[in-house]
Amino acid sequence: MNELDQRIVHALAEDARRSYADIGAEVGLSAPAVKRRVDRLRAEGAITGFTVRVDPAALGWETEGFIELFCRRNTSPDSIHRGLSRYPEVASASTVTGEADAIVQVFASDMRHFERVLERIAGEPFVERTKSVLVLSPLLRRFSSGSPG
Amino acid sequence: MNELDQRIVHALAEDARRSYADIGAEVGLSAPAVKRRVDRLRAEGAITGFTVRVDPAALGWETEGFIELFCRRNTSPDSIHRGLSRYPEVASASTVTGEADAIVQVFASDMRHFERVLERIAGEPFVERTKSVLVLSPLLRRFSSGSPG
DNA sequence: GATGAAACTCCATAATT
DNA sequence: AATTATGGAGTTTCATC
Repeated sequence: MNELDQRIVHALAEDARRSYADIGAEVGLSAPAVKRRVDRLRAEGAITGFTVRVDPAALGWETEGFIELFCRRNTSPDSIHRGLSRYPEVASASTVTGEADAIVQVFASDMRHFERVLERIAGEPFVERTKSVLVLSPLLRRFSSGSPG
Repeated sequence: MNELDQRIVHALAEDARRSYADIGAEVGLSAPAVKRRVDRLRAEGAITGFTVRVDPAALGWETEGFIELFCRRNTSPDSIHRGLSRYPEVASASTVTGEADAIVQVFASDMRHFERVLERIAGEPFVERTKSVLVLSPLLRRFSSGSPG
């Protein structure tokens, strides 16, 4: 991935529906040349897809928070993944170093909804206890990664 | 935002470069009808843009972590935002309830890079101390939100 | 190897019904 | 909201460097 590829990815990060001709004019390539590079980046896995950026608040998901998970001994990352993927409210989850075993980002419609999700997650068999914080202001959200699943 | 809008957003979330005709065929609308709804959702702020989904690892951003920020008294969310937006490594940042004042998500090329970023952020005038964890496995990443800034 | 030009197909978009 | 019409975009082909 060279500098030209990076500029193309950067352009797509700002507006994924921009035309290849438009991007080409910016980086100094023809439309087919841009498309070929995008196709290659997709094939290589550097680009995993294109998605829409939504405003959670505008969709009625006004309450956001992070839940730290303290799991039972011998809980595999895979079982955490399987347990959490059933919740549509879970936006992201990662196993982490430190005291907690995982950090889970949750979007809920309101506080009651958040509390309900928190209680259900805390009640999962692999979860021993949780510690959660609420987001006050989302200051910055820059890019998207990973798969849609 | 009714059920039809949600299905359109869902389709765009999976592939933001799909044609309106294609999406229309799925939800039972003509291409112009889909476009009108997308335009309206953008005007209303429910859709804030379209972006590319990248694989951080494929781009060489192999190291991910969360940094909790404990700020000086009277630090405004806006000054945190201004301070952090200069770091390309910062993917997201939010002010939160609890002991810490903000949670910052950082992508770095490797551990040395992460450490360098951490030290620079910890050295920001509004930062009193930090507490950080490293991501072991990203289990789930579901959707994108907010503005590119 | 990667590129640009051309050709062809399909899409986006505006106007009309 | 569907249909129609048109300018523009996506995509393939091919010649070129």
